[in-house]
Amino acid sequence: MIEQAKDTETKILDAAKEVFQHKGLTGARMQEIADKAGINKALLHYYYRTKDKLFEKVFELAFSVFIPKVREMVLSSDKKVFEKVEFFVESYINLLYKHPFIPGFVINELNRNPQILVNFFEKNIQFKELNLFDNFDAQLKSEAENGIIRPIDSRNLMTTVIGMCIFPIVARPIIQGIMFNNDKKAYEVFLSERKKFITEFIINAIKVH
Amino acid sequence: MIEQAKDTETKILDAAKEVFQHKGLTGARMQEIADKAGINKALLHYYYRTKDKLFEKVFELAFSVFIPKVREMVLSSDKKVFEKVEFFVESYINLLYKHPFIPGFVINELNRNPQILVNFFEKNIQFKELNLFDNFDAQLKSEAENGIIRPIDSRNLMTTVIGMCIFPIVARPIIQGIMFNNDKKAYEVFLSERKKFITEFIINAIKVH
DNA sequence: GTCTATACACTGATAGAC
DNA sequence: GTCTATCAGTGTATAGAC
Repeated sequence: MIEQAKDTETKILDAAKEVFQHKGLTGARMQEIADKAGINKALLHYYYRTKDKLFEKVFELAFSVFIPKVREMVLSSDKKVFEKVEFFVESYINLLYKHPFIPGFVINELNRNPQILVNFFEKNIQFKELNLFDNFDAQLKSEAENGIIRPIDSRNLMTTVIGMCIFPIVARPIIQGIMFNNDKKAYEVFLSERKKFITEFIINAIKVH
Repeated sequence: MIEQAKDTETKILDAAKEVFQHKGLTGARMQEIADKAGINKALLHYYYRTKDKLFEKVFELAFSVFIPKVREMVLSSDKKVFEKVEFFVESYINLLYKHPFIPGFVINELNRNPQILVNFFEKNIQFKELNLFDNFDAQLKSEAENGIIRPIDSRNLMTTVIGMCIFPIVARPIIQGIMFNNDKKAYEVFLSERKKFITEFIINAIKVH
């Protein structure tokens, strides 16, 4: 039945997401994915022929979650830079709370095998846009000339903003361990307050006072 | 012979570092480490009984490379905050150039198994220092009261500074791929210019203008 | 200390019944 | 579509000779 098939496929993908994102491609076990999905290994291979193909699917879905926000940030033209930063940080961190393991998963797997990204862009050409940052650079230049912000290029700004949001999440075990004596509650407070901190920090850094 | 033994042990550790840091605990193969070290698997187990023990050694060495700089930053008391930031970014990025794969390796393995960090601090109690950030917080508070910097706490500052240095390295495949069309040379230029960018960005953000 | 040979467990994948 | 049973390959680890 298609009904049942759809359900099983969803169960498999959900289970695969959890296992792959926590243990990585090489650490994940088909048996564990099957167990989590409530089926057996044979059925796993029936739906996704190989482990690699299942992984590829999980990676694509994970990657697609965080890309649109970045495109929106650099492409949208109806906001001033300060508003853009504030809006982006707000929505990006909300997204991080929903999917805290995706960034570390994506970063790690891409370091192990950068080819994955090339394959992704070949399969999803709608994301492959040349000169994606040109408009944003023009806006930054314009606002700098008008004396609103200091001169800054889009790559450095985006890398900084995204890094400030993501780093406390992917490096959580080490930061929480060293700076917060592994106090989980204290770290959650830190994270909840950091949203406001990031926005103010960025704006103070680029603002002309 | 001790002479020979020392040499073999070094060869093994060097090989293990390279393989573990590139492929992770679960992706690494004892065979590959043996090949890189120019010996066979049996000898590998003769020196380090299990894969886990060899990994543990590699992790400890990797982790110890980046910790002292952080302690130095927060503990040293002979510099003003601006100088500290400038000095830290300079020396931390130099260290990153020497060991570009360690941060991603450490972050990833700690996410897979946070217990590693607990074990590390138990074995290396000299690194386990309570209230490590108290002095730095006092300095930040003092300079804020003197109108030199805006109020900021040490955890947010350290997380931001370290994140700005490390993020472009660990997330290199994705940033280079999306923002630089996978142009390796262009990304190297970006990285070389970023050292200065980080220092100025941080100081602008916390300075009272 | 270093090697060859091998034990033993596990993993991804398939065959075939229902 | 879903299952049980099983294969072929690979991985860590050890035994034993030198």
